[in-house]
Amino acid sequence: MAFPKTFYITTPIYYPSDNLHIGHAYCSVAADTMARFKKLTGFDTFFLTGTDEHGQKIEQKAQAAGVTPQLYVDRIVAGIRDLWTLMDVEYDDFLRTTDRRHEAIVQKIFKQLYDQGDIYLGAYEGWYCTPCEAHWTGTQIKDGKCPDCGREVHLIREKAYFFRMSKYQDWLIQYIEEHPDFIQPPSRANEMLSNFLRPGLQDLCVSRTSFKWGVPVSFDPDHVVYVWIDALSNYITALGYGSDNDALYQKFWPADIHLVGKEIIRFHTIYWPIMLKALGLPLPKQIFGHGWLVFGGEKMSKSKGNVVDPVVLCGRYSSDAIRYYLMREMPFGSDGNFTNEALLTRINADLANDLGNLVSRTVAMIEKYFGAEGPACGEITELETALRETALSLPAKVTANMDALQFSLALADIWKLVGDCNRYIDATAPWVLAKREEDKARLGTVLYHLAECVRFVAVLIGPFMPRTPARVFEQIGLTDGALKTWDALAKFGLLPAGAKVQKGDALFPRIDIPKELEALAAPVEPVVEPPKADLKQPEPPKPTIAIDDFAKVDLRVALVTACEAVPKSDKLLKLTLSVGDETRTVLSGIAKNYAPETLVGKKVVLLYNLAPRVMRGVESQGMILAAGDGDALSLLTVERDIRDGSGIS
RNA sequence: CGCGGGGUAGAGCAGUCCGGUAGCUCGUCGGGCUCAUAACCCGGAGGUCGAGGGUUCAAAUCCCUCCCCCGCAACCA
Repeated sequence: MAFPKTFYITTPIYYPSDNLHIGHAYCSVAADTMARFKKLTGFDTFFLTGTDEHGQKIEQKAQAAGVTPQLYVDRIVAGIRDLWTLMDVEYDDFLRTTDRRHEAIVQKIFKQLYDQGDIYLGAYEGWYCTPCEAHWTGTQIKDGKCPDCGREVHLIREKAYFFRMSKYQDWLIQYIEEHPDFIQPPSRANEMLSNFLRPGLQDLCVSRTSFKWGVPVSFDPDHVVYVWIDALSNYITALGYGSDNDALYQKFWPADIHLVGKEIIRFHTIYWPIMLKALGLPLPKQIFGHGWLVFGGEKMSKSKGNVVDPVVLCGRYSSDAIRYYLMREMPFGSDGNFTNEALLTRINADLANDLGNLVSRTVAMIEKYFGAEGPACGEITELETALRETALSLPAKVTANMDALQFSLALADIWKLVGDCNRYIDATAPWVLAKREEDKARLGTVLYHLAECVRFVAVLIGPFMPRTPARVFEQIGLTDGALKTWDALAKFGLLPAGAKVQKGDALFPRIDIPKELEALAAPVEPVVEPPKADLKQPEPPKPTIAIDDFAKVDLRVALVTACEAVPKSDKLLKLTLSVGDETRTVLSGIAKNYAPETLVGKKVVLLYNLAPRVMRGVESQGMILAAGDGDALSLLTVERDIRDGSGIS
């Protein structure tokens, strides 16, 4: 038995600052289709996706939403996972950069690169627009003004760690030139070479001190690891690289394909290979930069209000139909135009009219002429020979196009058979054969060929449209699982006679396009996403108490003078509080919601006369108050500057 | 001259590397068929291939110039 062939494919890890749009779905559907195809054709496959959750933008978004960054991303990520479920994106692992398994290895990698001298401490200089809270480079600013808002920018300077990119640039240029398949499509390789590599690489800033929401640099806690090392390394941390169990890494690395959008191809074809080289690891076999879905010729963006929500589309039509459109409409690699009209036209023309109707008429005729019992195949003519040749040639053609990531052409190949079947019906005119008893055998042969071709098509479209094959098999009465496999496409005529066919619902009902266009154009009521915690029952009321009962409670204002995480606890923070003349140590289960250093200087509400309690070996002398909504927590503070130690009533 | 992609029938695209009757899908017009989801099949109309110049027997394709659109332009996922 040969060692099974492996295949490892990844999507980018998406940035959960907002819900995803159809462009993200495009990339994930492509990766999923590829993974399914490889599984179908006998590969031991691993498909990784995930989310890149750190960074200033999320920190700010969370703050604006009044929640912790973790809670903020938790909500978005839950939505992303739901989307993938909805669209049948079946990943083998979903990595979040906030996963402990990831953060630990990122710190290790960063340290190693520092220890071996690839990373050094330097200073970052750049322009900053305070109102926009945006960083700009010298070439980006216009006449000393912010290119976004036109207001003044000012120069900022902060310490930062840098990666010595330049050291590896000649090596990388040579590598890219000697491995023409490494960057696909080839135009992207040219772009990287002539735009960035040949002019000379600048060292890359790999840490930040201006925000806290990131993986701390283990040996310099003022810094967090900036996006590059944090995000890119996900492709190996997910496999357990550097951990106690790196079996998956051993099995699947190097990746076969990193599928990425063209906007991040530079990171994947320059920074990532150099990081790997510095770590002494093999490079991925291929980085494929796909194009963008533009909406009516314009880049999709929130500000333009032209973002297409895949959830809405999947709700109105089937996810299989959306997947088909995404993979069929544009050549993979270049930009493609997304329009509602094109989507609906595709669904009607290709899915309803060509494929759906082919299955429908085939099954209907078998029901009508053979009492729903699949006929046997008799003598064949050149018509059947041609049809068989087309069908049998498909697996190789589809494989070739899939290996080149030409999803659109692969589907075009399959639809050639669908079209041939429809023409075959016209040429053989089964309804005429049905009129004469002596043509019954011929009629059977024709219908047999149609059913068998439908079997081929159903198997072939599986990676693209995971839900449709089962519905087709049911209609043509195919129950033998062995005939639903890729290997079963090596021979024509495996479909047994006597199968019980059964006409079901239309596979893809025709759409009333003008009506649907109107519905899709209607302004979608912004769905206010109810925070998950709101779904919980409100706190039940407690029994009424007298004022005397409340008087027993001694609440005081306390100033946080120091704060640190409690070792071996993922929830507890140890706070040092100043309460008037007194200093107290209090533990609080807020570590998931607050970073320790952000609390120093805050005035909080302390339950002063609570009996002390030892937790994790530390005595907690009181309790600080926080409002809680599910996982969301907010510390209570005092609105004005009141001296610490003051009483609260 | 910063880099890259693009400008081909009403719409969306292929063809351009390796010059040789301009192709596909949708739409449109006409015909056929009636098994089928008013679906299927056949045929027609519709293009000075962004503009100009050059090379060639021959240019959408090679060379030069220009115009227009889009993306990127390094620490921005």
